[in-house]
Amino acid sequence: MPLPKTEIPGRLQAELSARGIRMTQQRRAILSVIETAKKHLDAAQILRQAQRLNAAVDRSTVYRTLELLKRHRMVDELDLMHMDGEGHYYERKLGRDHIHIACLRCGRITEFMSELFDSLKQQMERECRFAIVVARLEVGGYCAQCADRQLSPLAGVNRGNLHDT
Amino acid sequence: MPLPKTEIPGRLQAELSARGIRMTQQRRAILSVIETAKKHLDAAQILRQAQRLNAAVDRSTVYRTLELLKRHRMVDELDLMHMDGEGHYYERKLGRDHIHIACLRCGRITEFMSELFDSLKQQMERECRFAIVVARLEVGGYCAQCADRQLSPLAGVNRGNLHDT
DNA sequence: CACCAGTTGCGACGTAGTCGCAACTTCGAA
DNA sequence: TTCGAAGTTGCGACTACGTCGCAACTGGTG
Repeated sequence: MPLPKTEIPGRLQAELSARGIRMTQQRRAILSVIETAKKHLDAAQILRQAQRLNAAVDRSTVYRTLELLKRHRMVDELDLMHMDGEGHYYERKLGRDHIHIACLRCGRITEFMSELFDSLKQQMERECRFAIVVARLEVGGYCAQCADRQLSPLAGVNRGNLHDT
Repeated sequence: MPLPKTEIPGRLQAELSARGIRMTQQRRAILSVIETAKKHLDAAQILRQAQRLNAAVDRSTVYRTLELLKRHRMVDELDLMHMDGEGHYYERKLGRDHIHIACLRCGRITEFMSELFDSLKQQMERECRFAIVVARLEVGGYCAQCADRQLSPLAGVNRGNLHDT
């Protein structure tokens, strides 16, 4: 559901090189992980997978590379409604922005694109005289399957809160 | 710019009581801070201000109370594009959802409401058969004043990154 | 093929948030 | 009005995520 679609392997590397950014063994490993990811990965997962390609990759290199990619708008940083801790997830930025819809019960992430979203961004640029660089729309709630089984909408936000009051 | 507008003091407390939730001195202090806030506050700021009302308030009580309010959908949790660290900001949830537009240069937050946003949410509910509980749209970019003075759009994302490559 | 700006690993650090537990408080019922 | 159970709190230790300074290393250009 998340990613590649129309991605050519090595594309990320090529884009960075084209911008005059030095390519290292470590970066190659990290970029390759991000490019071939089949789901949204957090920094720790990217680290672990990159180390399988190049054992020397360090935690701080992953964070520094993610910073670099964010600055160049080549990845988007997501929270996915903080369904699992406070960390961030990363995904290759390709073409049109999309919305992340997260089921608070089963954790499934659905990606959604909409003309309305594009129009809304245009409206903000126009009416607020604002130059949008990144727009992140995240939605939490219950998917069709989970909504049926849902007892009380108050239970289980962020998964697993039984006690209340 | 952010908050009160149509808020009656003590309303938050009344709403919690109405839901059968026990009211303590500490909670009263925290709720009062949130209700009367004139800007978006993070947990540390809420703690400091609440302690001025009741010195006994503890950090973990603030976090626990924020959890409670989130569960009951009485506050929204914001990231404000992580312009200043990784923490979260909180605001009283009132009526219609709004969008947070953050200038990456001057840090100003603008709140924006739009019919299109409402329609977009309806579209997601319909087309994805999804019951939306919370929707958070955050936008980063440059406000009119800052866009003029902007040298390179690459410089200064998250404020203050000079070195690149 | 040498040079040097840029990058890395390391380790120490900072900050946001969580948790278990014993003591305390709230509030409804008697 | 008092009592007691359920719920809440403070404390302190802890985890997770991310950052930073510095010395060593390396990519790619002249």
